[in-house]
Amino acid sequence: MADTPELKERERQILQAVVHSYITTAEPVGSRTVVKRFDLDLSPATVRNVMADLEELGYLGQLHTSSGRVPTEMGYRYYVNYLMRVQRLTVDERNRIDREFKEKLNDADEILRQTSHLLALVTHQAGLVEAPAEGDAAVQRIELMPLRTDRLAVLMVDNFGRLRTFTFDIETSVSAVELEPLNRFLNEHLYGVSTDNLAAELEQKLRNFFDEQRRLAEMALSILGRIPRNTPAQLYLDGASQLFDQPEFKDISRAREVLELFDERERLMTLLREAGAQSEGAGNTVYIGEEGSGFDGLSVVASPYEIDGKPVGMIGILGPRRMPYSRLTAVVEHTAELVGRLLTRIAH
Amino acid sequence: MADTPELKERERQILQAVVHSYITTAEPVGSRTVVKRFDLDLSPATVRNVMADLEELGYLGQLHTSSGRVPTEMGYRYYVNYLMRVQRLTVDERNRIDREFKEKLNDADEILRQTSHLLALVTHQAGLVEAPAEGDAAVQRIELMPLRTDRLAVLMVDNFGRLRTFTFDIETSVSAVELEPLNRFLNEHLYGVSTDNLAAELEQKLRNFFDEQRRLAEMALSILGRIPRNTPAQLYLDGASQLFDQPEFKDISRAREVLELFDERERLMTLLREAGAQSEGAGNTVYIGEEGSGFDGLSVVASPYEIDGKPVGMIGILGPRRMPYSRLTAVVEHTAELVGRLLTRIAH
DNA sequence: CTTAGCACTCATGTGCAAGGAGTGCTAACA
DNA sequence: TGTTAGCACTCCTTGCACATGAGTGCTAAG
Repeated sequence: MADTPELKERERQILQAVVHSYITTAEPVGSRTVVKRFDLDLSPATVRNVMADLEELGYLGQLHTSSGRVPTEMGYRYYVNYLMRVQRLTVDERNRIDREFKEKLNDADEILRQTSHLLALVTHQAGLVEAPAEGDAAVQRIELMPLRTDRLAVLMVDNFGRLRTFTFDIETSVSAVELEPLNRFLNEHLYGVSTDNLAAELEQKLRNFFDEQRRLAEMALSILGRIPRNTPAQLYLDGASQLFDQPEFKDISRAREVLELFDERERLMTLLREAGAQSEGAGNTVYIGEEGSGFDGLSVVASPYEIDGKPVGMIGILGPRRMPYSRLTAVVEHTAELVGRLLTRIAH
Repeated sequence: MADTPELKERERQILQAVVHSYITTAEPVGSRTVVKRFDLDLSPATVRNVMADLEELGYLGQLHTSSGRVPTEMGYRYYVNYLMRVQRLTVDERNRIDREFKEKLNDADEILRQTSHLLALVTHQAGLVEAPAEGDAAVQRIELMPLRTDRLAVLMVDNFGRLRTFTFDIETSVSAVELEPLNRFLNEHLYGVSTDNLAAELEQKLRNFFDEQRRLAEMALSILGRIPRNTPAQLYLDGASQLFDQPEFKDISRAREVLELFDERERLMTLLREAGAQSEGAGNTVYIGEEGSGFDGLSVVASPYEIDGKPVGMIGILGPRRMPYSRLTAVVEHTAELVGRLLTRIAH
């Protein structure tokens, strides 16, 4: 994080211009282009000198002598950290996003899925949404239910309004009537318990209360213990096809790399989290894939969203390093806020 | 379906050779190649004559004069209909597939998802699995459950072992105890009813029996009526990245087309069904995308799978027209059979 | 009917020259 | 001392000519 912002004003100006121009055109930018597009009151020659300095400092690079300059990874970093002015959302964008969230706000899972889709459409990048982690969820209602004589369903609702179901085979059959007192008990005692340590919590309580109903108690224990714990937090991903509009993916091999990355949910997860870690509470954050990290050439713009004032997950977008950060940060931030509000309302 | 198989034996032989060679190498195949690779007892010149005939008949084409021949859409059709010998599965393939299905056979949805993944891996094409349609499903158990005072969850289990949940807002609150008799009633009377006409069926029965519990009855009606009906049958899709190994997608624009197609579930659905329609009960079927249909250049190998002897959906793979049909039909067929057996077992 | 021979086509690759974008450097200028 | 104009230089790109090679179509002989 200790990029020194120690550039002279003019250097900053020109770095900004180069990054800006390259982001919009994807073409290496030359000295003439800079003075024309941003009508600076300088001559191309002067700009050239500055650009040479910036190159030596590591902020710019060129593909070959006598091609225009291109921002380096470090150049982008400087840009997003010190140069970029976060743009306002256009009315269009805001309307579009808000409208999309007006409908069916029943189901938390649905909202998250929808969000990733929306992000992809609006930003033309891939949309990423991390669902609240299991550890942050608390049981709000739990219910065992016989499906057939040898099978049982468990339905769990957490405080984010998410429904989850599991089925389990059982050895000895139980009837719905038999389960009634057990369900009553479970709901009385497990309300608000983190879904992570359901079984542990239950074990304690169950032992004391259910001496007389040993059989049911044992069953409940064994079943709740088998609920997949530490399930990796879910990740919603959408918009792969959007990415391939970008010229950086014109050769299929790059495209395939990314497509394969999309199949590795855990890696994407750590990527999102890494982005989050860089925020240091600053809300919005940009992660620029480091060389050799496997994410080289890719960037993530991410923002945490909060339920009841507590950050529970990240939402963001993923795309080529050359992306319009100043516009996208605004979009992501706004969306994160909206999603947070929506989920908070649902959770009550 | 009235491709006339009216080709002379030698023509059939050479068409087969060309298709075969092109499928494996993706290179236009010349007359010399044919005699060498399949050591025919003919001279290249003879082969050339036959190939010229086949071209005139529309089975072969060439990119330019003096390039080798390439099968046309019609050529592929003839091949799969009359020439192709369905290969046996290799032991490796069979083992791999069977092994994959040995584990966690709890959850019907999970099995289907897994299947699409497996198909993609084994065939190096995209895997497609159509879930049983709503209309074919019958309620096996249904349960209303209060989540909070103003919200209700509905859990439905169908005869394929699938769990589905919905949540609904309600105006006046109900307690779990209040719902007990209603649930009992529902389960008694809705067992085996098709999920499609749940509400209709219910309406009849409910009116007679529940005069005294009008309020509950009304609620049940309104809620079950709001369960999304005719939800488009679900489609599981996996392995997009596999496709892009194929040289036909070396230019990104083709790749993007397919990627966009993957976002349009309904179109894929109709594609799978179309493939199925061509089967005429023959089990396995190959659909070769017609020119101008939007599926030009793509092929589907599909097979219906059965639960309790009744076909309920299709599974298949999608890839470029140039694919090793003879091997893939075997894989798809075997997998379909396996999935059917698995789901049948679960549904009991 | 089959085959050998041969001229022909066309994609691919290579070398070469011209054009153009953009740089680096130097010298003049404010 | 910083800025600018001028100019030589680099290197990519494009176009063109040419050779190569795979593969064809056609004709005439077996």
